[in-house]
Amino acid sequence: MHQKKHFYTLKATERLKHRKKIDALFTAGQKFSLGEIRVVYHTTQAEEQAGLLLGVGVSKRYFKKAVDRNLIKRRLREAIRLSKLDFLPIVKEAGLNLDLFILYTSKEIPCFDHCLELVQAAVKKLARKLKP
RNA sequence: CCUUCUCUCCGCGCUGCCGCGGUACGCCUCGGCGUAUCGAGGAAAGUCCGGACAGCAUAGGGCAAUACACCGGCUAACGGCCGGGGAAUGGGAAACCAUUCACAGAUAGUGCCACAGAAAAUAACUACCCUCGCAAGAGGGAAAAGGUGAAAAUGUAGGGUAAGAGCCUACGGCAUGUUUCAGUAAUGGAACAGGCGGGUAAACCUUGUAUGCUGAAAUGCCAUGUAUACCGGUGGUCGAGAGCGGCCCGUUCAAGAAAGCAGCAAUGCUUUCACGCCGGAGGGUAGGCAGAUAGAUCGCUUCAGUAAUGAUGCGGCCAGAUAAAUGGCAGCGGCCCGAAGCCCGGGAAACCGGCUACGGGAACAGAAUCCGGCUUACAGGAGAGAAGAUUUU
RNA sequence: GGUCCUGUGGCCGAGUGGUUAGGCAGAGCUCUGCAAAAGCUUCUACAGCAGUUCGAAUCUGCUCGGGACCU
Repeated sequence: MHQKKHFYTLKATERLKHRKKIDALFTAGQKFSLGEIRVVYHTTQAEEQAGLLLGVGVSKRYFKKAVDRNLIKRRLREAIRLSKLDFLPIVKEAGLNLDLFILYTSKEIPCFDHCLELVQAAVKKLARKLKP
């Protein structure tokens, strides 16, 4: 296998895309709120290789314009990309498949630093919960 | 030089690190890596119109529904654009100029026109005139006068008459018709004729024209998956067709006539026949490929045309995502606003202009099948044109 | 992505071109020893901008807001 040069990636295959999986995540998943974001996650035992599927969302109720929604989703994805390595090893150690969805639930557009803080705090909390 | 308006164009740039989507090539452990290259807009928006494309429907006619409406042209098409005509408004002494216009029909019919007013559409309350009557008043004539109102029955003058009236005449006004001239036409000029009984059609309507319905979540293929399922009345088989349905599986229905012709009715046509039937409630999949990105394409040249636009030639390839890519951080520069400084220029001065440390700001907004328009939003900048004001010469 | 409906005081709501009803709520007054109830008075409105019309909440166009449906 060729050695990966970079680990801070977030490709299309790492994103949560399937309607059924998303429905399952929202019906069966656990959730907690932290500041302006709400985290929904669901773990299953990995069969072949442990992995991670991610999704972000912003409600049309809070931001009417598509430009604002796109901006917030991009900032959240960027924050997840930069803090992914903090908890990916934990997931792999536990041998779990983790589906994760992050929703933004405020009416103000956050700056990037604030997004990073929120996501890192959420990741720490999530790591604590996953560690038995 | 300043202000305002109109039109056209642009709507931050560069560098570094990390990251995302498509395509091409290479590598291998076959789903990843590497390299190269491309990667939001003038409105991508609103979804207000028109098409392309796709599926279904399609015997003809009538009614209904919706939209449009001066003329000519452009266009794939349009409710769009261009040119012309007419009207209104504003400026002006006028010539004329600018802006706007949903700009067919009100003698085809119906409705409505509050309040005020005699009366709001075949108008008689007062005043006027005639007749009858002692009088009060009654009958008739007559739209010339009457404080209203958004709107009052074609204006002025004369004749005429009992009093009056387009009742008649002259000069006007308004629309209509005929002829003629100019123009492709709308229309405009002139002459003649007969007329003049308000407004409202973004009230119903009439006339003319156009429109089959549904929309890429359309549609085709592949994969996955379930049910040859269940309940009540009474049991089995076949069953064209129809209904349910996004699709599939399936399920339901029908007899002496039934069904269809997808807004409605009639005529007509088509299909089916073999005997007995009615109702209820459901299951699965929702993933991939195509559609789908080379086109009514873009840039430039030349030609035709007043123009919209069209044609010829040369060159180019310019997003294709799908819980939805084009981002994050940092630095430098440019732009705009404010400005200490008193540095520079002009000036007698007031002051004006320039420069700079520093501080602040950078709009509206994100493709979702694709095009042509319309409408709306938009910090700032550039160019062209028009109007106005001030100063200097 | 597409289709449709709707907007009248603080709230609910009537109003088919001619002075924007009514109820609840608020304020004041009367009544009462004080309150409640009742009565009277009052305040606050046609989402915005244009057009048609003598006149627009109503008709037409555009914009803004709210909601529903197809999936």
